[in-house]
Amino acid sequence: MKKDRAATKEKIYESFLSLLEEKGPQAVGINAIAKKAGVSKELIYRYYGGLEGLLLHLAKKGDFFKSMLSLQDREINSTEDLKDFAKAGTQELRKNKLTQEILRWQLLENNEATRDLFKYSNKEMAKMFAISDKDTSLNHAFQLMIGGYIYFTLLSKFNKKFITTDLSSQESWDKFDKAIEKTIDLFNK
Amino acid sequence: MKKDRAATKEKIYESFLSLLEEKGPQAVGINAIAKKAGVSKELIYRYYGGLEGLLLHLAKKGDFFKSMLSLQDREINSTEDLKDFAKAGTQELRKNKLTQEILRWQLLENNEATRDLFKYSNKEMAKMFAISDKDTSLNHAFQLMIGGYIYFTLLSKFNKKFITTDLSSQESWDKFDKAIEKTIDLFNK
DNA sequence: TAAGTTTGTAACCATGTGGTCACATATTTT
DNA sequence: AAAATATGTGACCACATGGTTACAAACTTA
Repeated sequence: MKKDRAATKEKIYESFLSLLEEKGPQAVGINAIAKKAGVSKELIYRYYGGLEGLLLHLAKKGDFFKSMLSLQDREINSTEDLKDFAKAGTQELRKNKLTQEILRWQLLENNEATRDLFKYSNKEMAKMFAISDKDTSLNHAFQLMIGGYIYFTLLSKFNKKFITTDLSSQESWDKFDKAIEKTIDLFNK
Repeated sequence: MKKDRAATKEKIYESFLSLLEEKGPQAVGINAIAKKAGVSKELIYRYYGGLEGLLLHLAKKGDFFKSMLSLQDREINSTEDLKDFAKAGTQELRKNKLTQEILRWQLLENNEATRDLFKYSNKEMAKMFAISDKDTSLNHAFQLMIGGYIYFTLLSKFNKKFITTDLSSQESWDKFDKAIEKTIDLFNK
């Protein structure tokens, strides 16, 4: 049998990530990760210090936001910039399943183990929002709509519809985007 | 020992409700309910047909929306009416922990057992939204903001803040309400 | 080659889960 | 009063959970 610590350590981490991404926070457990990685769970404790350490590792690497980091570089000078920024953000969120599951996780618990992960996650979110976070009257309306976008995105995993809105059709998401755009315009007139 | 089927049946249901309300969907299990009710779990199967039947019972009774039903009677003729309706709805949501936990549940799973409960829940939500669901340009913006309100409400259970917004202060929620009002106004000008 | 260390496994533990069972004790019916 | 039925209990089952332990196999050092 071949032995390669670095490789198995990585294998564990990857299994953890894909498990979270595919099946959500509830499915993430020591046994499940070990099984998926095809490895003894003892190694998870030895190499990461259990699930807690695994979460910490994720927090520090912060993979889940890497695709969103590009948005931070933007300069927001006009309402058009803000609209573009919002649109890019919502699109990115809809693509990034890992981010979605971490956001979902924040709705479920907040304990010793998850605290650092969420702290980091929130810090990244704050960086992004800093761009639009002038204390204008638009501020809270904007936050509400982004929150709504997050909500509907998470909801769409298990629900096809919200009221009359079909969450599985691209058209609906386009309408949401347009609604945000229009609201930004109205507030800036 | 005294025996009273109706009473113990009720005791089971109440334990189930308070458990859901206090500790959320994850804490709701046969063992936990039986323990809280101080009764053998066998009776849960015998009287309700297990957790599934218990959920069905909740769906049919629909207690969780009873406090919101009053909102349905309103007539929405002016933008002022719509604003009042929105405000009443958000306030009601923030008070009603049971509704919150059912909405949280919808973000976690959707299976054989929960399907009926969610179906009913959505029907009730739809009734309420029917009032404001003219297909105006405001429609999606309004949905987004209500969605955001739900999101922040659920988030506030475990998180004190979203970005810079303090979810534990009444002031923040007032600002959210004002943002909704203002958006309605802007769309109707 | 021999000894020591690292990497890995499988068995085990205590606990918790949903679910079923045989049985005991009330309460009704005959 | 006796028999039948309804109500309730605790033990039990198979399985899954997180966590630990003892040991084997590979690799490193001496």
